[in-house]
Amino acid sequence: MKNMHYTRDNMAELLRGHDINPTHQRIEIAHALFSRQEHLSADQVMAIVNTRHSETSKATVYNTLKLFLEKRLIRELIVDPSKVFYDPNTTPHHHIYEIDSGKMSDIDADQVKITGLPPLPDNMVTEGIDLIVRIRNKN
Amino acid sequence: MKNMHYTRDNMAELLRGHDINPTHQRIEIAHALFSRQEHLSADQVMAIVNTRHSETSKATVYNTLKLFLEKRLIRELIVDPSKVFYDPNTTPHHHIYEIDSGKMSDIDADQVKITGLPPLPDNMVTEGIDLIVRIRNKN
DNA sequence: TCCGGAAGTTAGACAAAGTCTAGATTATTG
DNA sequence: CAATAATCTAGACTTTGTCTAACTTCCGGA
Repeated sequence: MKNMHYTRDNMAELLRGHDINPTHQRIEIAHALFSRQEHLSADQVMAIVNTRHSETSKATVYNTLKLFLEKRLIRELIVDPSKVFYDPNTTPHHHIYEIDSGKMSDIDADQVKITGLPPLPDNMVTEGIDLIVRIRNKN
Repeated sequence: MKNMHYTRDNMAELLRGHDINPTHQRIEIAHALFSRQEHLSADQVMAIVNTRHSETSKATVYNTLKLFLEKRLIRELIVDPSKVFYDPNTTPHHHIYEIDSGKMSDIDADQVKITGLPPLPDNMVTEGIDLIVRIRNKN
């Protein structure tokens, strides 16, 4: 997704590539997420999509985000107890979370090494590893 | 806290040691958490504490858990999007989360090494590092 | 002992995120 | 064009957590 122009057409292409039927609403939601490359909550996605005139309902925003998750188009960030954030960057990476401001930034997974994790039971697979560094201002 | 008998008296002692005035309700809540050494949600804490007869209100459960957090008696686990869990184990450790069942288990931080994390801005301090391994059943 | 304030607790109203339902729209296919 | 499947929608509902204002308990000093 580097150097990509986030046109609606390209969004449709992206959706098709993930087995998602590119409807108007889905294209708008994908566009909101990918053109910003930021971590957005469902609320924020909805606000962005509906800025000019109402384009999608709350139910559709939630349904669509869930669909994108299943199809591995985006990633879910469970970091703030009050709401989930969605991350259009699905490459392996970790997060720094500023507790006070809520600001989040990425750490490329390449530079980070995690060793010594215990082996999993045979019938289990790793769905993902979330590493979150919580930081705050010195007093 | 190894080999400790989780009597109410010992709970009171523990609370005093963390600058917390040991009231009846606080002792009961601490007892619920520490005698089990499990990750409990606010809901679960309340259910446990009020099994026999009503002992504490919802407001007190939430107030008390927040107080325990501030005084670093327990730790907050943000793992499930729908609710926060509280962990009586404050020694450095990480978590394995079974997505389907919600079951959580600990990984001692001693055996795990994390290297290559970027340096923080000068005015910032690390509040904590959360490492969560999300696993699920093979199909 | 009595008074008064501080600390703690409470019921219940409230807020916000997210889910669900049942009907309306749109697209697709024979 | 009709039938069917897929998608979208408003709004009711659920759940977790917060807030408020009143009530209780505790404690130190006169």
